[in-house]
Amino acid sequence: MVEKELTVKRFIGHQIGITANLLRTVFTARITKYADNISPEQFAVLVCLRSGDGLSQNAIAEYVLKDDATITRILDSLEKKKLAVRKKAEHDRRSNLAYLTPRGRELIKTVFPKVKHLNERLLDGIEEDQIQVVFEVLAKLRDNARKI
Amino acid sequence: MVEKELTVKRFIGHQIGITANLLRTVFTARITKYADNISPEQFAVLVCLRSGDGLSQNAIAEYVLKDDATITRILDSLEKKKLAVRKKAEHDRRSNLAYLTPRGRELIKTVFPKVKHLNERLLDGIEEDQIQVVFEVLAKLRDNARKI
DNA sequence: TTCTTATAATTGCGGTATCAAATATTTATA
DNA sequence: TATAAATATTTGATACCGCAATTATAAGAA
Repeated sequence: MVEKELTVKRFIGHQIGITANLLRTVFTARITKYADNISPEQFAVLVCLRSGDGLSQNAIAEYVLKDDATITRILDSLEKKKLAVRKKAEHDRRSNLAYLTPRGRELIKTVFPKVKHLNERLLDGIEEDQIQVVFEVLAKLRDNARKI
Repeated sequence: MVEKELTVKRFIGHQIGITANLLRTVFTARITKYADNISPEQFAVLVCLRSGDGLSQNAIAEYVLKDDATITRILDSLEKKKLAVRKKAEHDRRSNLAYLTPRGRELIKTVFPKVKHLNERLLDGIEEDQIQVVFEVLAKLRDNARKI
């Protein structure tokens, strides 16, 4: 009898990591090229600016669960593409508030449905309750990770 | 009644991406510092070299589901740390075969149990059948992604 | 056997990730 | 008020990602 070997493939972190890379690649292939070269991360930031009220960078970071430094660089890219702008906050001059430009708002409007559609195709053939389990487990994993 | 807004948080790619980042960070905090600074990716490559027979770089790439170029660089790091070596294959001089060094084998022996333990702690409080669902859904997502 | 095509690995490019250190500005304390 | 501690952002370091183009070698076709 062959004993089931314990390989790296049985580690949850590895499985999630390679899946994340692949999904990022698909986004690039299907969305990026047709939308000002925006990455999924840039897209996520644009989406959370939609409310239009101006978000500080650390608010964005908290929302998309990324490092402040990462947001700095993503916002650099978005400003270079004229999709978003930073304005110094009057009440606290340490802080920047970020806004969509009209161009950014326009881009979101056309790209969002495509991303939604891509998301649906990725979930094709997966039951709704399975997806629910995945979302719960991912949240629990992050929870555990933060406690370790 | 407040309509449920469709935000980036409802996209599976985003959820998986941020979880992957966080798990990578935990690995770094708990393993990397005590093990020659190996990243989870470097660890994965070391593990797949354990059989000892010598694997070509594209075989490694296929196994860990990463780009050939990525394997080149990971192997560069591992060689620099003297954890693995490349030897030109005699039967095909385009190809390199990679092997663990004794140092690499030793490191795997001490680190593997720690990674296993970390994995178990991450899965704490998650039911076995839920984990099963996650593994299946991740595989299905990759499958869908490759078809899109 | 020469020419062409395929394959294995590498390198450059642009992007993302975190951490740690530096800068600027606020807020709290002595 | 002067000093100290906290906060927001930036920058540098280092690592990872995939794609596309390049180099070296091998295999197949004419």
